[in-house]
Amino acid sequence: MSTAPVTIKDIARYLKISPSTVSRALKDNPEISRETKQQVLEVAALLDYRPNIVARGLKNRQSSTIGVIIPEIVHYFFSQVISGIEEVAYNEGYTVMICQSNDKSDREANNVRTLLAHQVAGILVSVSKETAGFKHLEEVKRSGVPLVFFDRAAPGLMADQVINDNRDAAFRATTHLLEEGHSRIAHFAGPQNLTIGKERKEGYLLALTGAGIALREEWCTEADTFEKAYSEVMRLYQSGNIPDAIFCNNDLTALGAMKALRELGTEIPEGVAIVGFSNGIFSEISEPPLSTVDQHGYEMGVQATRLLLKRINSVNKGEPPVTIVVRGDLIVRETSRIMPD
Amino acid sequence: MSTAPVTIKDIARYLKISPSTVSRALKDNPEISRETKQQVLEVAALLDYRPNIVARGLKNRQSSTIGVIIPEIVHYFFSQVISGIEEVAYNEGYTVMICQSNDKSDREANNVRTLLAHQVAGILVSVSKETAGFKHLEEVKRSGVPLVFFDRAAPGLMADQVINDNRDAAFRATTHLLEEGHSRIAHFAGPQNLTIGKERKEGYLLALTGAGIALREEWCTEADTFEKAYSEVMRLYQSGNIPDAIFCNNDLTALGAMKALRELGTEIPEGVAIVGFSNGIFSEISEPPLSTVDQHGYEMGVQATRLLLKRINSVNKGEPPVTIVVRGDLIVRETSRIMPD
DNA sequence: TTGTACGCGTTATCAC
DNA sequence: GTGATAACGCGTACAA
Repeated sequence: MSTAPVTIKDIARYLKISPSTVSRALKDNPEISRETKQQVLEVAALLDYRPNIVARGLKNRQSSTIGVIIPEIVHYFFSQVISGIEEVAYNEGYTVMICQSNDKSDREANNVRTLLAHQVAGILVSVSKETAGFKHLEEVKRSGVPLVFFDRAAPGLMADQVINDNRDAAFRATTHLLEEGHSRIAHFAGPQNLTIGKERKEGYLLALTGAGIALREEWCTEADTFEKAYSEVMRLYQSGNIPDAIFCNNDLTALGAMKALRELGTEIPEGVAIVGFSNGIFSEISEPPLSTVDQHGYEMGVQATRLLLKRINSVNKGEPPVTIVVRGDLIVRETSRIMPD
Repeated sequence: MSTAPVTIKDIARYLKISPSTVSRALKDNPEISRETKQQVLEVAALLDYRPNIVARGLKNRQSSTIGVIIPEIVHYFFSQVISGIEEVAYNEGYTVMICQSNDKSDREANNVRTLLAHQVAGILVSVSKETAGFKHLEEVKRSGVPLVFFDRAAPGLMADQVINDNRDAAFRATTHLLEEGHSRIAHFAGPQNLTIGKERKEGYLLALTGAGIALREEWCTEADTFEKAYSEVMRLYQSGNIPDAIFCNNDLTALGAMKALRELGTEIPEGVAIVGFSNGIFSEISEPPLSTVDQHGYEMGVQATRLLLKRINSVNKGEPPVTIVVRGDLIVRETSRIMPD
């Protein structure tokens, strides 16, 4: 028994006035007499009227929802970003439509299509791991719908972006390990087709060469999951090539490595020091607490959304793409520093 | 330079035919000649036409988006649920509009208003901790928009819901602790104005009385955050009333307790055993790995969305509200079982 | 097989 | 001040 929603027409009929008058009264138009305005407001409340934003958007050729495409919501970092996005959007009267790509390129393309079909006012994207071609994203640009990347941008595609200073943060993290007296530093890297993975590795290499340390190939492998990190540590121990520190591409990787080390009876950080990346919830809680780089996900979401809204409102019409770099903060906890007793 | 989107009219003009013909051709209407259909499809592809779902929804008085209101996205459990919701919705051609209440009642009411204004086809809600009155939710029911609760329902409001068997799961968790030989079992409870908090406490009490153990008030306190659990353990140790096991309302609480115990030099589970609730990512990774109850968030999201879609499509029109109970699985890891060496 | 006319809910524009 | 009209993009009875 779904009751048909109350419309402006209903109010008009009720008061025996025209729909346009009602519309004006509701919009607080100064040309309306105080008493009709009063009446309209009362009847609106009485009938439980709700403006149909969809119809309004159709009429005004502008929508009040922004689309978001992320790899996976269940990642703490991304859920933080979404929180930031949601907050800004909410305060500006926008709603958020979220699509997950599950790190699949074709699904991402589908998401783009869906969001455009829904007439979103703008799109925020963090590209999937798999994404190589960017046809679907170029399509967004061509359609005229503002596009802002966050965290993971599409290289070569000119667009606003909010990213981390991955290279520098990785550099600082590695340097920190050097300063703590480590010299046999390994790196468990992320996928190298992803800019963030590449940049972090570069930062790592930069720090090593800066310290005059030559790269040992077997210490720099791709391992960006809990399981891979676990088996990678096991492999290193079997080969006898044991590092005295590991800089990991993310926190989960770090925890996988820690688990292996614990089972091998190696003390952390005395035997092997660890630094992760992301500052997930568990980094504070792990045993020992994990040193890591805080990416400020919430802040990134806020910045990205503000940037997007600027474009939507054409405040910066025609201006070239902006890149906002959010500095990652190295948080030194106990996996990388020998604490004095 | 936002190009105006290509519409059916544009295609019609291009082919010098009427918009209705184009509309029919795009919908694969059998009354259209094969060649015009062919032409329309070609031109549509050429001009990069995208159907305006919003306009279509307005015309058909039905939308293809469903609204979700959750306390906080950053909670692992909720992000899992959203993943499940998203998956089903996506496959059925729906998009998802997500609002966070931040556990605030007024914000939740706002979310309801927003979603209804956006003409969502249905709403999924997990009520905020703060919510006491349910006027805004009753409004949803009155509006005729289908409503399904997940995890946290509004007591007294007849509606479909997908919930956990909190009481039973808590009973089983506590019983497990009893079977492991513990008898001085404490409970760090959740807010008692929330059904889930109350039910879990009831399950705990049931298990105790079933075993002929009297409740000790000082062992059953409200502590549902990492910090509160930490200080609660400290308090218990100072008072000298030390339990030999703690059943916690959630995982974070469990980890807070574990941290305190570690600092106090108490072995887990030998000194004090721990069981949490939720099976968050860190429960597998904690040291030692945490025994907990898996709530199957993803599955709950899937079920809730299926239920909602049924209502939206009036498959079960007029049928009384359905309650789907998702059984929580006790996962015994190392914080509650003395492992043989 | 295709075109015409109208309506979905809203609002901008032009009348009065 | 207020009303009538048209239009946003789409779909569909009805007419041709």
